[in-house]
Amino acid sequence: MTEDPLLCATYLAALDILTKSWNAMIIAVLEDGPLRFSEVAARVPAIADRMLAARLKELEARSLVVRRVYPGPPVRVSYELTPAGRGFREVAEAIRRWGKMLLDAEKPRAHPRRAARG
Amino acid sequence: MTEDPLLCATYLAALDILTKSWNAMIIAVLEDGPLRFSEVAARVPAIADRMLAARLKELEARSLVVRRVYPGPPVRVSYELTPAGRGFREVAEAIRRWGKMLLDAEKPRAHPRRAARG
DNA sequence: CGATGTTACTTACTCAAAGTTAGTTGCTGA
DNA sequence: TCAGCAACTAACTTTGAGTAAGTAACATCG
Repeated sequence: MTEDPLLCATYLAALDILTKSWNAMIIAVLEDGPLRFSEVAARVPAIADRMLAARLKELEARSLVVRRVYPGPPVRVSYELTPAGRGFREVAEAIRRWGKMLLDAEKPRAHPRRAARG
Repeated sequence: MTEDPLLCATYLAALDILTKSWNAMIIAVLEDGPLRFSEVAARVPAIADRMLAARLKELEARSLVVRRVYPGPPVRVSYELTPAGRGFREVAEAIRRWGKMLLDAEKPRAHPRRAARG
């Protein structure tokens, strides 16, 4: 129970969600509060309705988001993070910090002072 | 430059690596120090040589790992994390913490005191 | 000398996941 | 009646991941 190998079960469980396309984006855009289907679609750059519907369904099944229907008409559906979904925020922040490292490392031609020749 | 929207470029850059299958596992097992090809393969549960070779090549191209050849024979190849690769550690730890939340949330029938009937 | 083993890969093939386009339902307003 | 909106769903194509077997360079065994 106190063991914590690099590829422990909790790590793999989280990766199972995180490595599926769009999931990390969908959860991130919901961090600021509930959104409707079309609002998520508008905030997640190039996602297709088909993928968004599938992912939201999976995230709901895994208790990361809750789906609420407002009967309208027109019917509106809102998606909101559960506590487990909100817990992703720390992960997202760590990812953003690491992404900064990545971009910095990719282009080490940083400061335009003393340009390299050639 | 001080803006930091939920889906900022750094987040997407990191996700580009992180969401590809096996990457988060490969980088994690390298956290403890350099490993040879076959050692990585042995530590990452069910990965095929084909995938491992492809992923290591990509990670090398993105400057997350360095590849070193010891001419043997038999030739041995070692893979080690770069500083950017080592920076993933914080992400991995955040993922493990979140994974714990996920597993806890999935089975809320936790404490065996006052068992539910049925 | 030829057979077998080792390490770090390739190559060829198969199948599932993801992407693209179009269609559906129930209602509103022109 | 026709277009439009919201939240999907269905059919089809492309891409990515998985499986199995093969390769190169040498080393040892018999």
